Amino acid sequence: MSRITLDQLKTFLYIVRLGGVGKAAAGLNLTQPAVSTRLRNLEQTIGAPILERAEGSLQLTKRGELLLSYAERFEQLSGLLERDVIVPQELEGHLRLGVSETIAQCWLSDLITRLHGQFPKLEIELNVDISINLRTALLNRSIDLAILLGPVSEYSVENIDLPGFDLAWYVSSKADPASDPRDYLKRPVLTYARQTRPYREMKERLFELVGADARMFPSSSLSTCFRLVEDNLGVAALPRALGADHVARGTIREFDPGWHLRPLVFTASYMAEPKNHVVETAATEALTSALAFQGA
Amino acid sequence: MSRITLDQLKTFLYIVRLGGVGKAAAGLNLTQPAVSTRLRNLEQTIGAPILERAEGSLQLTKRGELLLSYAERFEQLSGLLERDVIVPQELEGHLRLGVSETIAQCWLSDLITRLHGQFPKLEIELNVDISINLRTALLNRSIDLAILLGPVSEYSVENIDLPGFDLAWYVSSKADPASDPRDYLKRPVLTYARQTRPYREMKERLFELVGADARMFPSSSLSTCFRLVEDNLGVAALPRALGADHVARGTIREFDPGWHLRPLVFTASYMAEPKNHVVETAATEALTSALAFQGA
DNA sequence: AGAGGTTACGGGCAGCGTAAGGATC
DNA sequence: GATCCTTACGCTGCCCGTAACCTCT
Repeated sequence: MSRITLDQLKTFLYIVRLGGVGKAAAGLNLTQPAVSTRLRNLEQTIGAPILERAEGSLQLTKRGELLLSYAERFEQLSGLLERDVIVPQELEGHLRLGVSETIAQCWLSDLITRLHGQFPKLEIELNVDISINLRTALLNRSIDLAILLGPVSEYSVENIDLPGFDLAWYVSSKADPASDPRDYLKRPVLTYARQTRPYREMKERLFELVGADARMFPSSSLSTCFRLVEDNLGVAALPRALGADHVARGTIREFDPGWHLRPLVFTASYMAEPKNHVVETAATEALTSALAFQGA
Repeated sequence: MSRITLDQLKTFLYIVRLGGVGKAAAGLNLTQPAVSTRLRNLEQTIGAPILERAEGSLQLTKRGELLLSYAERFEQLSGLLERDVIVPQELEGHLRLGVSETIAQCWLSDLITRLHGQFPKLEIELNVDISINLRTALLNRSIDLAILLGPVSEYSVENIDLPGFDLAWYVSSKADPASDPRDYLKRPVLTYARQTRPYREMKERLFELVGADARMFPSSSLSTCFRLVEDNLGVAALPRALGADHVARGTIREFDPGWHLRPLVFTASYMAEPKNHVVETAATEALTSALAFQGA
């Protein structure tokens, strides 16, 4: 019926790029039937099928290929229009943001404040998870921007390097002073969640140094880690940027067992295609926030 | 609210090009409030006014100028998409067609048949009127294509020349034979409606030849003219292409008073901007129909 | 007062989500 | 059977048209 809409073209692009109706639905924040309907309507106004429903791998018809090239030009034009003529204060939309917990604890609120200031009508959907899940979600296109232990080495992903976090060893102020700081490592080590890079690295080094006695308590919550250290349940290697506060309050203190984990290097990562001005802006704002946090 | 639509951009273009909300409404087959609403919504999603409501002459804001350039690119792209990827059998829309009565009598049905064959879902809105009104309607953009005594000499109008119609003099078969065919001209002359070129030309020549006695009965209906000639109410100079039938049936016959009106030269005329594939196609089909009619 | 434009409001319809029904491996 | 997609259906919300109002000449 009637006329082609930009929504239909965008949906078509998502279906082709993500390789399926369901995937497109996820990427568009819609249900599967909605996307299905949009596709059907588009084909109806075109007057011919644009993709062959070969299960497993959908294939564009000849006309579909033609439409694709047009849809891409429409998309590019729309992106430029959004960037150039819409005043940012009025720009509406969703930004699905995925962040590692370290970031969430450090400068996420600053980032969100900046973004909200720049795009007051933007709906920001927050997702705090471990990097490996964020990576999957990003490649699934179920989030738009991920701030994680990067980079995400896929040709389709754009990575912006953020300043790293030094990790320091902390022990409760209530702990008995040790003659050798290395002895602290025989106590339980609170650290990042399983399936994270710091966890794996910690595990390797710790077994190497301490042997089979090493005990690790992985936690998905950094603030919980600090809390447990304060309560003298064990020691932890955590971002100094976060520990500084607790140290200042006198609840924990730093110690030096002679080695450190590598600094945590985060990236702001997002899919290069489709180009999206808001996402790009958010990524650079993330860098700004990270630098500001580092400077403070 | 939400997102910019192609309809909004098209509406914006119409408002700018036609110089007003009401004019745009006419061009878009909408009511004034509908266009008003579209404009308001567009400005709302843009987040800033795009045109100054200076009474008499609306003026684009700076942002409006920017939007205009984008809207034009969108329009161009949409036109190409319609032309290249939509199968003609499914193309929907309106074509507001204005034709002179001569054409309506000769090959309009052929043209409409062709168009309907090529674009079965196209709604064709027919308007038979005299050329001067068609010209106004075309420039008003209340019709999309005019087939009239042309050309329309405006820089904004595209004219396609159609083969001309020879005019012949007819008199009823029932009329008394005249010694001199020129005597027939002293009888009432049935001819084209007032405000048409043939009427004016006829009037001038007739007064010149016959003097103040000349009586003219202008009629807006050519078939009525023929009918009246058949009934021997007067004589007429009418397209030979139309008269041939009546002559063949023996109801009227041709005569030669020694002079003829100039052939009627029609054009298929349409606004060059905005470029519209359907209108262009219809204009060239009009030429095809005209040539086919001439050949038959 | 009249032309051109904007609100106010009711109704129709497109398009979404939920839920159920294929198809294909 | 599991995954992926489509169909069926109720519903919300957008957008158009009618009508009244505004404003400037």
